[in-house]
Amino acid sequence: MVEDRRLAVLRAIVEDYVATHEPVGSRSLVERHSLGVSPATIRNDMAALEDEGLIAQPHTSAGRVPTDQGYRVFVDRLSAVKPMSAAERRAIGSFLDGAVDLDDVMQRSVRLLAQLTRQVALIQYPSLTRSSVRHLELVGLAPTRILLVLISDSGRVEQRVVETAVVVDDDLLGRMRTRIVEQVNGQRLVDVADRVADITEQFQGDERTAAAAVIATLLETVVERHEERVMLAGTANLATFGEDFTGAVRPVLEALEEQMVLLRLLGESRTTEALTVRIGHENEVEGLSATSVVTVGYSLGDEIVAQLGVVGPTRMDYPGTMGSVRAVARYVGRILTEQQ
Amino acid sequence: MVEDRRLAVLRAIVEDYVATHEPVGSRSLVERHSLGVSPATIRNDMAALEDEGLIAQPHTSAGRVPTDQGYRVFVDRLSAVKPMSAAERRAIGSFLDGAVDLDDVMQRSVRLLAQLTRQVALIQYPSLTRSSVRHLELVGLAPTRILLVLISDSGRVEQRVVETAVVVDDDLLGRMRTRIVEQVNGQRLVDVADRVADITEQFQGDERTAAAAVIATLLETVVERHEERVMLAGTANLATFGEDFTGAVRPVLEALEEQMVLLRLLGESRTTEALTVRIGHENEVEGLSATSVVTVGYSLGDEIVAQLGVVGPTRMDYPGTMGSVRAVARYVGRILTEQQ
DNA sequence: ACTTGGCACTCGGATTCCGGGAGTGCCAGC
DNA sequence: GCTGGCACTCCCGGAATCCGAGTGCCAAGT
Repeated sequence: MVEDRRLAVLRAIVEDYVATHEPVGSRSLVERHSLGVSPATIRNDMAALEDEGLIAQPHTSAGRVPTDQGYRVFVDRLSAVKPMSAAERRAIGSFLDGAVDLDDVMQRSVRLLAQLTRQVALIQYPSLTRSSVRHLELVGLAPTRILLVLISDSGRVEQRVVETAVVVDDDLLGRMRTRIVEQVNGQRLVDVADRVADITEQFQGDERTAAAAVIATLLETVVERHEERVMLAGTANLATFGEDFTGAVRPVLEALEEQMVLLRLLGESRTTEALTVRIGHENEVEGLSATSVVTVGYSLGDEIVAQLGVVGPTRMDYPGTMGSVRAVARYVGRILTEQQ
Repeated sequence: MVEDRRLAVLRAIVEDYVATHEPVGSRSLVERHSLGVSPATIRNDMAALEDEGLIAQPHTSAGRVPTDQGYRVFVDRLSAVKPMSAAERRAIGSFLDGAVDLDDVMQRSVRLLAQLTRQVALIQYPSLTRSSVRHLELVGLAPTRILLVLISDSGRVEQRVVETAVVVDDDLLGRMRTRIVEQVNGQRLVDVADRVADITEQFQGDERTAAAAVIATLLETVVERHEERVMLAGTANLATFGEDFTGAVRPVLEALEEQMVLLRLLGESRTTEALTVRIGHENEVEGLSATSVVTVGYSLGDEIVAQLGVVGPTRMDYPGTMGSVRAVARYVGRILTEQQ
């Protein structure tokens, strides 16, 4: 089939371009791949592919370069995720196993991913809203000052200082703690608001004022501020992206430093486990239109709690990158689930 | 005095070079500064300065550029820290005041500093070893699994999971907690090891095994792993460092991603409050020999607990940078002390 | 209907070759 | 010790040139 060969040509172009970073011409294509036809034939195919918008030439009489659409077809139809070798998998496992707490897991994972892919890696902390309360503590710091500590089962710790208008003694503190804990322990964070709704009313007078302050802060912690954290690594790899790419480093770095952007990159679709690839302009973030983003969800227990992935030039090794991203996500999920 | 004028010339060269990023010649120097002498005279002074190793010419018959030593003299003898304007100070204050917890303070500060200086900013978390125990909690996760949570008065939270060989029930957990808490609460972390040394012996049989495990983990947390954390911001500014500097971005980024390097940059001299400037080769870190590092300690209460600072090209605006660094450090210290 | 070899053509990138100008060092005179 | 003058150096930018990889198209072959 002619159509088949055309796709084979596209695949070859993508592979060669990713490998060499140079526009690829018809001659070198037939030399490096056994396509069984002459350069002239390839040229015809190329013209067709160009008409379809899958490849383009930087200037007349230069080789061809895949377009974003070309990569899209490559990823969707022409490539398979490349699994990690056994050795690599072992390395990942042993590297991540040493982690002592959540921060450590996140940090190790993101660095590992950056190293594996030689790109910029990012990882989102497990979503607070999806996890439950492992422990809640109230500590008296001063007569009118309470430290509220909330630990979730994903390992995240949130702490907040509550200033109360009235003095709170140990006894009151203890009673508040008991009431709150019996309502929220083990509950999902999303349910906490409901569970503590009427606690305030169980206190009278001054005590109610204090309780209200504590509850308000608690609600703030679990509801209003379900701000997600993101960790980044491998920005040094940006410099490698390339010779030609150099000028574009700045906007990318800038975008990557903006937490909100990172979160958008990792995708609203927090619930999806699917390996997602967004290529070039498919990213709505300005300044990242020359980059691709590969993300996947990772799970804690049997629920997807957050995303991780990498950002790289559109001309990246998609199969390999996808393999690394998927592998790391699996290991992260496993580690987190074990440590739970 | 001739010597005085020479230094004035050096100052003028540094200022012009920092402003223009171009080698500065004798003519433009007399034009831009009122030195009251002719270009020829300046040339003589320049020759002398070059002999002293304070300036250099990139190539014969080009203008002069300050050497690391030249910057050194400039910083030590020719410049004063430039204080922030009232407006700037207000901006700093209001920006940092919104912080809700330690992470937030660190993050806001480092970003602010990056923005103020247009360079890469770094901040070290308050040293664990210098602070004391605000709260310690043991939470039973499973029959043989305990979560150890340690909160220091600087706001840092450390948590660790302890696996015990034997089952620990609520009663035992409570007794362990009481014993430990009464020994360590309010104590400095450095003293914790001594205080808990003989707690293990207060338990018998199986209980001792469990207690030993908990104490071991606790010690690990406070002693062995006084690993310091560092936060980074403004790497996008690296791209601005410059036209000529571009090629050097990679090693700098790499160095900056290595935590150990960051810590070395911030200086072992954790106890010093002094504004420190390390210029070019004065940094022992490889790959950063074309950069300068400006650091200063910040305090919590009346003790210096960590350092913060910026990394930039040797041709930076030293007075301004020093002013920003010092100002931010003061505000951070104030905020932390207030929130304590 | 495809494929293929041939061929003229295009155009970007590297190379070379000036010319201008900024800057220097030195010297003689004030 | 300062200054104007002067010869010299050498970087930088632009124009001109050349080279070659690559293309598109066509006519012929299967």
